[in-house]
Amino acid sequence: MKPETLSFFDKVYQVARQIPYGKVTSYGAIATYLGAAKSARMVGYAMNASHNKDVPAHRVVNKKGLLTGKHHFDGTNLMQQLLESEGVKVVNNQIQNLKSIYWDPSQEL
DNA sequence: TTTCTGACTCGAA
DNA sequence: CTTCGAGCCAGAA
Repeated sequence: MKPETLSFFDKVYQVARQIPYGKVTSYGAIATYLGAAKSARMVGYAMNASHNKDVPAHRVVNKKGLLTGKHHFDGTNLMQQLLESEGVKVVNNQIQNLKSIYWDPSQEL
């Protein structure tokens, strides 16, 4: 694949797809890995458009471990349930023990 | 074509 | 401690 032909969104999708089961990462981490540290918003926006793609958007949260995007899922707690079904503990829209399940692309890839 | 809005983050006041 | 502004890019109206 020619990176030049890939839009920012596509790159985000590729990275998001590599998030391991039971792990999570942040919008900013992905943006930084792609060389656009200030484009965290774009990552989130990309997730919004990732409904058709095979992208585990529920594994991407904000840097505080908050499920800021849960509102964009069908149910009110669908995102949380998806995470919990992967072994991720979520309380009050916030991921517990985030540090231990955090997956940083610039560190893992 | 222009305008607006967002699943973010950081730094400054 | 809290609040606010700026930077980034794509897609819809």
